Amino acid sequence: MQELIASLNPEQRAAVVTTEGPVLVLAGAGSGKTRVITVRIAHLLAKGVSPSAVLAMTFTNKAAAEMRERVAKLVGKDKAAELTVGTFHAFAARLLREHGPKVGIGANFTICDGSDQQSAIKGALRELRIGEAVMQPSALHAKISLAKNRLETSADLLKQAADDEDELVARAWQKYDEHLRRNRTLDFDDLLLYALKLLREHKAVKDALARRYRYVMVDEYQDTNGPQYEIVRQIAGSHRNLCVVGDDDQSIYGWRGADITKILSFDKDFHGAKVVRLETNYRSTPEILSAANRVIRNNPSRHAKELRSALESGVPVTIAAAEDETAEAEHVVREIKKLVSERKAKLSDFAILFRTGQQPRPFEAALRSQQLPYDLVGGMSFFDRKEVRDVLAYLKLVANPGDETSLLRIVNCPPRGVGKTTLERVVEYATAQGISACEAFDRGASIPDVNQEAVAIVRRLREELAAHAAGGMERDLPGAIERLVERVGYRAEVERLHADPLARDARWAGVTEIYDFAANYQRRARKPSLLGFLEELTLKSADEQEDSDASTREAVKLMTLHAAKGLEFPRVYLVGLEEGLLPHARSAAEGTIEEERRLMYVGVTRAQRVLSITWAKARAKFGKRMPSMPSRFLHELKGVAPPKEWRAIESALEDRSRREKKDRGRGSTAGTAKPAKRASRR
DNA sequence: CTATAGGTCATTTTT
DNA sequence: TGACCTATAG
Repeated sequence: MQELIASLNPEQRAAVVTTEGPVLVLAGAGSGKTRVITVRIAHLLAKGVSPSAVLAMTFTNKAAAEMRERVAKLVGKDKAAELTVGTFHAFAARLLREHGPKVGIGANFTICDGSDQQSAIKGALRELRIGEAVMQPSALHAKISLAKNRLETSADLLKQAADDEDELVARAWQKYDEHLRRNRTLDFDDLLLYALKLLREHKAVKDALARRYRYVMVDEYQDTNGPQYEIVRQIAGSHRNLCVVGDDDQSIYGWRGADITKILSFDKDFHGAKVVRLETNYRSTPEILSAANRVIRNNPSRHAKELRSALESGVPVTIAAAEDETAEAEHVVREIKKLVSERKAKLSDFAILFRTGQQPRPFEAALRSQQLPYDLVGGMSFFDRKEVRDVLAYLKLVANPGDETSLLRIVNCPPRGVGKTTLERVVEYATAQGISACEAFDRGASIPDVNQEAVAIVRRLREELAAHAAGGMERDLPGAIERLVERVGYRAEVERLHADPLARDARWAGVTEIYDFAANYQRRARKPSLLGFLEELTLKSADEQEDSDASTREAVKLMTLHAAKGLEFPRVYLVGLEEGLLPHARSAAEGTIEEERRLMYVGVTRAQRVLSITWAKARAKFGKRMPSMPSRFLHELKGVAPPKEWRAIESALEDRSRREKKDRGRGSTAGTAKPAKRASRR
C-alpha cells in the first residue's frame, strides 16, 4: 500500500490520503483521475474501513464496472464485490424496490426508457389535443426533464407560467406524469426524484444509509444534476466524508440538466473542503496541451488551472482547410491511409471526432472507398431495433400488466384485428376513468361503441401473458422468453414480414440476442427475476452489453465529441471546426458558447501524440452549399486575433447581448467579433 | 391494415 | 439532402 501511494505525485497523494471531511479533486484531462479514485478506495480499506461502508457513484455503468475492476486488482475480488459502486439511477432503483411503497411507488414498477418516454409524451399531447406541430415532443420532454432536474413540479410551473407556452408545458407535464403513474412506470428522472423524496421524508431510511455509507465518492462531479446532488447531500451531509472528483472544463452535459455550478461552488456547499488540483497530464504532448490551455482559458467561469505535460515534446498541432466536407474527409482519409501503409501508424491509433451526427457521412464514404475498416461509435443502438423493442414490450407487459405503452405497442403486432378506432376509444375511456388502457379492456363491455370482438381478443392476449407470468419465468428465463415469443405469434410475424431470408435472419438476430442476454443475466444474478432482467436492460446502455470486440478492433474510430469524453487516442482528427458547427449555431443562439468551448477542449485533450484539425470552407447545409468561416476556437488555439474579414456565426441573440454590453458601456470581451450581418429575408 | 406520397425539420444522448 | 412522421388512398 505504501509503495502504491509513493508512486503517486504529491497532488494525487493528497487526494488519496485525505480521507476525512469533504474533498474536491479537480482532475484535469489525463491527470490520472481513475487511478486516484481506485487507490483512494484501496487506501480506505487498508486503514480498516469495511468495504460495505464505501459508496461510489458514477455517471455511467461503464465507469462503475471499470472502477470496481480496478479496485479489485488492488484489494482482491472479494472485498471489491462488497463495495457499493454504481450509477445514481441504479442506486435509486434499488432503494425504491425496497422502500418504494413508503413514497407511493409499488414495488413492481417498471422503468421506462427513452422511447417509452416519448410515447408517453405524445400521449399527453394527444390528450390535450395539441398538435405535434405546435410543440415538438422532444422539446417538450427536454423541458419537463430539465424542470424535474431543477426539482420543480408541474404545479409550480403552472402557477408561475410566464406565457402560454409555459402553461402548455405544465399541462402536458401533468398528463405525462398521470400517464406514468397509471402505468406504474418511472422515468429516469423520477427514479432520482422518488429516491430523494424517500430520503427526505423517511429519516429512518436516510439515517440507516448515512450510518452504513461512511465514505462517499462521486465521479464526474461536473455532470451531477440537482436531484443527484441532493441525494448525495442526504447521505453524506452529516458525516461529510465526501470526495467528489471531476473537471469543470469537461462539463458538456449542461443541456441534459448537469449543473456545473455544483462543482464550481463545492467549497461553499461543503465548508472547509480541501481542494486538490491534478494538473499534471500523463496523456498528451506539450504541444497538444498548450493548444488546449489556450482555448479553455477564454472561459470566464471556471476553476483556474492549467495542464502541464509530463511527456516529451512532440509534433505541432496542425490546422488544414478543405474546400468542402467531401474534400475534408478525403484529405483525412488519404493521410490515414498513407501513414498506415508506411507502417508509421495502425488503424486503431486514429479517431475522427466531430460535433454532429451527420458529419461522419462523407468520412464513411471515403473510408469505404479506400477499403479502410472503421467503427462508428453511437448511432442507433441495439435497443432501437424494432424487434428488440417489440419483444421487450411483451416482457414488460408480463412483468407489469398495467403497462399501457407496451400494450399499445404490441397489440397489433402480429396483426390481431384490433383497429385504430377501437384503441382510440379505449384509451379515451381509460383516461376519463383514470385507469390504464389495459384495465379498460377488462371492462370492455361498458365502453361505448367499441368492437367487442377486439376487446375479447385483447383480453385473451392478456390472459396468455398472465399465464406466462404465473408460470414463473425466472426458473428458465431464456427458455420462457422464447416460448412467449413463439406463443404470441411474434416469430411467425417476423417471418411473414421478411420474406427475404437474409433480411429475416438479420431481423431475428435481435430477438435471439435477447435470449442470450437472458441466459447471461440468469447466470450472473443472485436472485434472477424478469423485473431484474428488464431493469438491467433499461438501465445499462448498449455499448457495454456488447463492446467486447468493438473497442479493440483494428479500425478507425468515428464518434461525436460527447461520445469521446473519457477516451484517448494516439492520433486524433478534430474535424468541422467552423462557426456554426463548433460552436454550433444553436448554442450561439442559446448563449452556451462556453459549453461549446469545453467540447472543443475535450476534443483536443483526447489526443496523445498527434492532433490534426480540419475545417471546410463550404459545407452542404440542408441540401444547400453554404460558405463557412473557421471556428473562433481556431483563432483562440493559435493565439492570434481573427482577421478583419472574419465573421462570427450569425445569431440574433448574440447581437442583442453584444448590444446590451455596449449600452452598459463595456467593450466586447472578444474585441474582435463584428456584429453579424443581418440575415436578409425574402 | 398497408403502402405510398407529401410536409417538416433538421445538436450533443446517458440513465 | 434525407430521415421521419402524418395524412391519405387503396
